[in-house]
Amino acid sequence: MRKKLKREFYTKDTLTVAKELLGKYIVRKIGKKLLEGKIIETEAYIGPKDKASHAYGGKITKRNLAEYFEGGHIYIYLVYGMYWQLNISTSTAGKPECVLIRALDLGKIADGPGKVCRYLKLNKSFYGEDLTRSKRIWLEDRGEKVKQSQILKTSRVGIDYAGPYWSKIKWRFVLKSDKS
DNA sequence: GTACAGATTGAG
DNA sequence: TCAATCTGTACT
Repeated sequence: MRKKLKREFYTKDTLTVAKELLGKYIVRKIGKKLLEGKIIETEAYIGPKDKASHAYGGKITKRNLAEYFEGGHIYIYLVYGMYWQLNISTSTAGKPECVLIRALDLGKIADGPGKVCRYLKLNKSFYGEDLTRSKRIWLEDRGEKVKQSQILKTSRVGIDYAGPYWSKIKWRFVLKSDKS
């Protein structure tokens, strides 16, 4: 079963989308090859009220503009001058909410947002890409069931500067392997 | 125009 | 523990 995720999937509440993205597959077409990876870790960022978000306070910059797009668009940006972060905008247009893809299972484990983009060969040319229409990258539901008990909620990473409240909040979702 | 810090990673 | 290296922001 392969179902391309539609607009309705992305326009829901950001925390809901972040959880539901776990276990879905991201498909990247490079030439004639398909790279496919299961999403195993996500993080939610809810713009105006999230101090850790680039859109905190409702500010708009060249870099974070895609965060304001309607759900289903790619928000990709460079951190530390070296690493790309793959985000998917959520909610409706004008709301700076997004989900950061932190880890994928591509056969190999891409256990960090920088690695995810390196494996998928993503760069700025994907900025603002529409995942519901693009022919080079999209998401699929393969009917894999994800139980609530497999979803691990933890605090987010790398944002200690946002202060004790925002760095402690459990907006990071990890898919546990189904061995258990 | 200049200075500085960041949603990270890999090497030492 | 720290450097790599680009972009936006807050200064001069």
